[in-house]
Amino acid sequence: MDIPTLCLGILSLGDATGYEIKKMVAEGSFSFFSEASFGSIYPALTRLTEEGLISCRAEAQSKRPDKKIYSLTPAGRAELEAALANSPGPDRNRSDFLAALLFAEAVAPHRIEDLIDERIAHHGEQIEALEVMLGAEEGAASRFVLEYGIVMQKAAHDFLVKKKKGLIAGMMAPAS
Amino acid sequence: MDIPTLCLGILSLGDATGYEIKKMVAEGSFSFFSEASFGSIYPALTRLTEEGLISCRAEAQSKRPDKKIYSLTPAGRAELEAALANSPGPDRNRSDFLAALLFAEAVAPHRIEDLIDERIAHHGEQIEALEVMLGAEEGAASRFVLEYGIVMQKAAHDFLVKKKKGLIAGMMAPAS
DNA sequence: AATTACATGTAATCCGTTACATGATTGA
DNA sequence: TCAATCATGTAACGGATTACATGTAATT
Repeated sequence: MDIPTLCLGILSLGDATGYEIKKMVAEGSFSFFSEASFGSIYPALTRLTEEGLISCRAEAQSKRPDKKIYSLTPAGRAELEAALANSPGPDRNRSDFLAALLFAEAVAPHRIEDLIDERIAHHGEQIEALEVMLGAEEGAASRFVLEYGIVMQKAAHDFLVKKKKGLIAGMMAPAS
Repeated sequence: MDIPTLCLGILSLGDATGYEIKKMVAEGSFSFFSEASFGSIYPALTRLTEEGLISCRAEAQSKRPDKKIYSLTPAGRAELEAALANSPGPDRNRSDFLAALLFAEAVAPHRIEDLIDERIAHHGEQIEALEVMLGAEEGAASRFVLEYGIVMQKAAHDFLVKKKKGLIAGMMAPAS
């Protein structure tokens, strides 16, 4: 999903400014399956407005740039609908952690325990953060996505806790 | 993790050609946490050779380009070790499926059931493929990574199976 | 005193994919 | 006969990040 479509989708859930969209993808529940920076969001919003897929009303603010609040237009809604008619591509997961784990076996086996411990702690934090978000979320699909995230984080967390010792032992006795 | 480092890591597990590295990241157990195309792998290998981090021996073949088999040098091993000393960044998950689910609520709720059914089938296929790979894999870390993948795919699969009806019902009665 | 949050936008740059170029062999 | 596998490599292109540019206000 490209960034213009992502913006359309976010705006289908409610009006927002570019700044708010950035916050959603960087920190909100969107952050678990998408990314985007100002450098891609603002130009996308400008282009989408030119194309009539979204509309923009400016709200004056003293001593700050005007807030530009974007809304999905009927044309934009139709465009989003068309995009959703296609089956989504497969998930793309980049995990430096998994790569590091795999490569550490040959090159730095002493790192493995730390790598896993760090990751376990990380999943713990993520789970907490997601649970806080879930408490504040009301939409059925939004809650579903958040619950999905929690389940996945917990699965990873529990797997690492359960298998850590086995992995370390397995590497000490490599040719067993 | 950038592509040069990824190549270094793969070569730490054994010598390989550029073609083989591509196959590993596109189809092998690496495909679940990384991606790379010929257009990025071959130039990386060339550069790494110039820098002395890997070495290359050519194997002549009749009627085909020479096979260039790359090996990690001690300098390359040191470089990889240095890279692994840094904590890996967080996983980056791009999921058009989750995005589509979220956006479909507002714009195409009738699509949701299909979206989920497709995804359930997809996870089933992935689980089978991973289990086949696991049967052929012997390294402790490689098996660990594969098992991790299976656990995650199963978690997603089971979550979707269990929650599908609830989501659809929840959207029919939105303001409950 | 310094950093973060708010608020928008542009330009340079990087990284990587897609497509192109070449060509034999094997299996469906 | 057509597609896929094997095998390497380059160039054009696209998409997105990073850094830059500007400035206030609140928090630490």
